[in-house]
Amino acid sequence: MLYFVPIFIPTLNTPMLKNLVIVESPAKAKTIEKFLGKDFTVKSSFGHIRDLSKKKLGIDLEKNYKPEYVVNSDKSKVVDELKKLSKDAEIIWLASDEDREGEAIAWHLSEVLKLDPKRTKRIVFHEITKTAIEAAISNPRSININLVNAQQARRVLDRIVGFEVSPILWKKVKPSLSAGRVQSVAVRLIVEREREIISFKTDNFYKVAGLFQGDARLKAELNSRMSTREEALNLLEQCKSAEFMVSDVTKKPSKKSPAPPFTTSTLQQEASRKLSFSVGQTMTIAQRLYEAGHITYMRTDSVNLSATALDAAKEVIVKEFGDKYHKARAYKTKAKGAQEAHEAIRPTYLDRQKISGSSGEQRLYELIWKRTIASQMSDASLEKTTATIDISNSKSKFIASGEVLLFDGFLRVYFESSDDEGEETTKDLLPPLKAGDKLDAVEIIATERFTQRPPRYTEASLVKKLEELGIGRPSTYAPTISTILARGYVVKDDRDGVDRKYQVIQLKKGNITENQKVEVHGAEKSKLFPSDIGMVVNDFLVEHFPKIVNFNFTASVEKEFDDIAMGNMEWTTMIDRFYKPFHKDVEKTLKESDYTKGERILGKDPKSGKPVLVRIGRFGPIAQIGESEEKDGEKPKFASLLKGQLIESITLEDALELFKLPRTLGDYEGKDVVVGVGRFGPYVRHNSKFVSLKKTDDPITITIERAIELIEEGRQKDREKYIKVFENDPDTQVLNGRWGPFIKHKGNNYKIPKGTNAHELTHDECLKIVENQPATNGRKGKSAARKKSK
DNA sequence: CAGTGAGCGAGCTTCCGCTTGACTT
Repeated sequence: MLYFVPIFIPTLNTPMLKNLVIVESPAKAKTIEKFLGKDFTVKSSFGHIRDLSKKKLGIDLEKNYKPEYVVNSDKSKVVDELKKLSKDAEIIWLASDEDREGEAIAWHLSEVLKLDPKRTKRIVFHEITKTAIEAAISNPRSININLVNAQQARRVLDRIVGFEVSPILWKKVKPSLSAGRVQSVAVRLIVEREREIISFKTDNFYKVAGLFQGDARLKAELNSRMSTREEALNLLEQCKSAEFMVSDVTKKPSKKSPAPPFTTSTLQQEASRKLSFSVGQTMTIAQRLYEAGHITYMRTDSVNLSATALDAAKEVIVKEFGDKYHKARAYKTKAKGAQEAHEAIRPTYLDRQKISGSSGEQRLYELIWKRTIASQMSDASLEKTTATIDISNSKSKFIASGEVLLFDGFLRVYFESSDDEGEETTKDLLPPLKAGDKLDAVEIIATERFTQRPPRYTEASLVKKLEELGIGRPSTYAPTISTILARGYVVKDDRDGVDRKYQVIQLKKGNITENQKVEVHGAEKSKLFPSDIGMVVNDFLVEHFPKIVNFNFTASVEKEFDDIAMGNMEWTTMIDRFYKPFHKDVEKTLKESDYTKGERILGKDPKSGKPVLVRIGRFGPIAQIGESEEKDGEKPKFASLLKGQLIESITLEDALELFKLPRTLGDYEGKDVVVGVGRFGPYVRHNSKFVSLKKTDDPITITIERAIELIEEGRQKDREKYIKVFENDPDTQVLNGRWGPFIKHKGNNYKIPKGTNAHELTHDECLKIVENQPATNGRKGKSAARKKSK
């Protein structure tokens, strides 16, 4: 008998790996590796490693909605590496976030890497500290498949909505449009807000304020508004002969408490209000701070601070401001659908009040530091004083109010801004007063005021609203805004204010005088406006898919995802119940709805008597005189709408103005100066050269002087366009572009390496750069450009 | 910088959530 003795040959080329830990982010991997020691290798999956196919629906409707997952090409490298490492590892620790998406990442990893369940452990930790990670390691569990299924339901539902509704828009409205559970609601909010603004009727009223003299001077406001000018005049008339007496003085203590630490959405809001950052800017800067190790993770909906952070905050506050400024506080996350996988956004080291970096990084960091520290500080305490001043011959009363800050508390470092556009009334200390004091009226002024229309959304206030509705996630707020801007549903724009007259009635020394004053009102900066296409698409969706664009749709499906996560429902059952009626709506809409142009008839053209209408044309919104089907043999006339004009709200007069373009302004250097509106907006044409009008110019009202200014500006730019041309090689040039100098060679563009002076480039150096660099497309490579932007 | 959806027509576009670079005319 022969015995085979097994021989173990140690694999020399691949040293046995004891522990492989996989997390989502490389920055997180780096910090964790430090805590775990040499027996642990920590790698990152860079988020999800696979997804439904980009091109196809990727869901088998015949096989009970079976998802067809693919590893994206930009993830194959990561996946290959993890595969290799996991083969050699004794134990694989899946340490992605504890929420739905994190669980799915762990599951996809175990599927794709074909992990052996016996060697695979699922762990979660809530903060990145040695103790928390060690605790997690000693409490492993297995993958929670119910939670994974809730994620699959979420993913499949979003794919079905997006990929079945978008193509309807391509057919019925315009190619390349899109619809989705999140973006379509975001657009709806903006469209509906604009309609509220369009239909808003301003009301006027009179606010009455008095300046009184007792032992000292004080200001007071009338306790009621006067609704008409007559009423205001009457009151002032009465005040002429009235006596004023303090009837009551009340002092009341009050408190102010700090706001909770930052989440993604509150950081975006405050950075927008205090630093004027866009939502995208805030996230890019926060990402850099995170990668540099300055702050905790920036995509979170949690307001929780770790125990170590609380200790550190206390230490800083006590040291900097003293004991009585510290108050330990725990905050609860109230956002709908919050998943609390992370901490709030806070400085990693709270004893660092400032960091080095770009000015944006420094300012954002400081904001985060202040907010975090303030959240662990004492209340501010105030004393509010209210004095009532009676008018002897009227029931109305004047109210004077003042405020004293008794203890500043958290206000010492931070106060939260608000979105309110209304005028802030700063309250000061009142002079000493007591009931029975007689006062003289120095002057009493009634000022005409106006009711405020609802405000337009900023990027940040839209995020706030979406979060309140439970729509979208911290990782998607910024991309959602980019999407609705990219589709052209929404534009971010400024508006100049317009002059508004208002009446001021003054009573002084027994005389009543009346003045008219002018104020600028309605100016807007970086606000979100709906476009015509945004409004048309919104109306189309509201009509045919009311359920999808309902503000509560996400909240109601979230409930069902929770049921799935609890194991109370099969995910495919939930999807089936949604899909069956939804798909019927899809087919019905495809069959029955018309091509949508958003047409609106404004009236009749006084010259020809033909109807004037506005609608969406092939190249954007247009005004049209006459019917498209030529009854009298005459073709209709067309004119593009100007920026800021909406099909919804344009007047007949404004539309008729458009037909006056293009118009000749006059003569310059013996050639006509013509203003018109073309493919790229309003322009001035002179000597067959085109110059675009600036944002503040209006083609309807522009003067010849201004037009000449623009022509000269254009010439100046042309002169600066060419940095270098080479006599014997017309194919190679150094040009000045939007992003600085670049090399143009045979229709392609090439970047100039950093640190190179473009003005000193020789012909040979240019060709060298061209050779060593892949061409970025010039104007020809349209398809290549599209592919690159994925 | 013109045109203003059926003058012929292939093939393309699109979702939401996780994550970082690569790269922008």
